[in-house]
Amino acid sequence: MPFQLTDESLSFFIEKCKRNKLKITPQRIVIYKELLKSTDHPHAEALHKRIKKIIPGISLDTVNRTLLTFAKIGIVKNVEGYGEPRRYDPKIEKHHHFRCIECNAIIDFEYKPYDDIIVPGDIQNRYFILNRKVLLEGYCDKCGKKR
Amino acid sequence: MPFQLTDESLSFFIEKCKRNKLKITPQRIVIYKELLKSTDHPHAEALHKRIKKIIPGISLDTVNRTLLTFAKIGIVKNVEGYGEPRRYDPKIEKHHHFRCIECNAIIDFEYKPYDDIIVPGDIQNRYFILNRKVLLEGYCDKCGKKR
DNA sequence: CTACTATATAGGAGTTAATCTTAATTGTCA
DNA sequence: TGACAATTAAGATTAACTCCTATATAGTAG
Ligand SMILES: [Mn+2]
Ligand SMILES: [Mn+2]
Ligand SMILES: [Zn+2]
Ligand SMILES: [Zn+2]
Repeated sequence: MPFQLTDESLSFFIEKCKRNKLKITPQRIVIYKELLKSTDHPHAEALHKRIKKIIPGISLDTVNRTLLTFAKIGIVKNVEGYGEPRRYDPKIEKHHHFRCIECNAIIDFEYKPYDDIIVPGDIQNRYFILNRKVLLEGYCDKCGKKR
Repeated sequence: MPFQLTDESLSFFIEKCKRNKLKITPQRIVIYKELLKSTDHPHAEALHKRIKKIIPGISLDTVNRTLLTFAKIGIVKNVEGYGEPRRYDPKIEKHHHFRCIECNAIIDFEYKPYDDIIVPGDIQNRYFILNRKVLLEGYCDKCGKKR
């Protein structure tokens, strides 16, 4: 079946935009709809390519700007990964990270129970798992105080 | 106390380089030493700045290339984060990701036990935790088959 | 110790994805 | 229906990495 933006998703979108005083533009609607039907966690350029089939003249800048806006009001999320600038770690023993969402500090911690955290059966069966990492996010002590 | 590269770390480094047929150059030694004493998970440019105080003429390219090499032979690690290109997720409900280290595919899964995973006490006390994510990494079904 | 060769380096050009700038356009609301 | 603030397109700029190539050097064989 072809994808269909449900009334609920659309009204959720409009609701959220209004609450944040964002104008409902055709560009925003199409960007939201297009991301909503993506299951591959695309980046802006990939999405831009798809969206140009619907609004040929849309600019890459608009897609980038709009996705940032959407993330800010919480209707889309950023995905953790290994993009640039790449950050390096000299600590090769098993450990985990806390990351401050304000200053982007990444702080090591060790916690044995995380190291061999149980993997759901269906994931275990379909994929070949090499690493298990827990990523905790929030405010570091410095940034937490300032608020 | 000032940082001191222990004999063990140095012989570990030399051992690993030799096993991988990498020449022991002054640049490589200094890059390794400098990353080893960093606890902030630096990116290449930051490290380059620090290293220029020791080898003023060293090029950024060498730092980048060398860090990649080190990661390949497993003496340093890449850190997960939110660098560019940023990837977006329309799914805002709590969920977790499997990531293929070969093709970089990111695949959703839901697993309740991960959602409220217990946070170590000292982390809980020092930082204000907002999110807890589990990141599983390995080979996806496609890339696993090819090997 | 010296010479040889494959590997590594410096420096600059090229690339990618994002961000900024500016002028034109368009939702929203009075 | 207008006025105006918000949004957009297009192109310039930037940040960080990657490629290119001539030069330098670590490892090693003699
Ligand atoms: Mn670490
Ligand atoms: Mn997801
Ligand atoms: Zn912080
Ligand atoms: Zn894969």
